[in-house]
Amino acid sequence: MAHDNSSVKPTEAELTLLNVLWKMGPATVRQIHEVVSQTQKTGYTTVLKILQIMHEKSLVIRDESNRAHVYAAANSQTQTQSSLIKDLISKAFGGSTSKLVMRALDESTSAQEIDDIRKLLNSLEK
Amino acid sequence: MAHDNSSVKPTEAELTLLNVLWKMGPATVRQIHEVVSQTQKTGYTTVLKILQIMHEKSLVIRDESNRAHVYAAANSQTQTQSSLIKDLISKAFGGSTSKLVMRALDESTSAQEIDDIRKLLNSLEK
DNA sequence: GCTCAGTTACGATTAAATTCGTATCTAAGC
DNA sequence: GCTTAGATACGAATTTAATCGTAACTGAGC
Repeated sequence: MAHDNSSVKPTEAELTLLNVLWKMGPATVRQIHEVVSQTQKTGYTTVLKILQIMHEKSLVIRDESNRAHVYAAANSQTQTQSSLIKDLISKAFGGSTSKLVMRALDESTSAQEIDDIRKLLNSLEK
Repeated sequence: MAHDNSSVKPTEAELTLLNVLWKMGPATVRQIHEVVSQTQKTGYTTVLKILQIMHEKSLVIRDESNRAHVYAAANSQTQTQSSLIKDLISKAFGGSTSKLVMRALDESTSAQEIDDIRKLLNSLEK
């Protein structure tokens, strides 16, 4: 239970790379770096190193059969998002999901978003 | 704008102390430590040091007129919660509030919570 | 005024996150 | 088989967070 990777919270830099992997699917360091470097000035070996650390933590899996290793997220985006939310709820909202939800929603929420959430609430009730 | 304390994100240990301050109101190091030590084995000077750092960061204000300084949260719990949520939304949900909300809500959400959220949605629409 | 219990201040240590330079390795093409 | 472009591995430096021991200070009570 304590050794399950799903309990490991990715750091900020790690989450950046995971976002790329969830969007692109399995990718090499070079591919990941190309995407990341469009918005950040991060060196190639920095991306490599972070991926290696993530591999040690089992946040990613990798295929070493080719010279350029192919990395993939070990957990789904949905799982990770849920885990991050749970963490925030416990640390900043006294464990109350509805408090977080109500704090998240504000006057800038669009009519479309409100509608989507209503539908979800309806489906949860059944 | 960049020097505004509202943009400073409290660390985990700092958030723990802020939670105490929001609950108790202004308090001395000793009072804060007494509460914290009930659930954690944290030393007195550790709490003191963190509060001093938070003061430097303007996360707390303090009244030094008595020998035992009295600390208080610089920002409201609501402001801080909103800021933490915004941060998570931008880093893990592609900026979409509704994606976060929909991920937060699940089958464990109680009927009461669902009802509360519905009421909030209604009030937002007006 | 002295003492000392209770403070704050300071500095050192440890651990984790982030960064990246350099060394080493490897396989594809000649 | 040699070369070399391009890849991984390694290790060091920097920064931040967290922890706490010890020094220094202070004011209340004698």
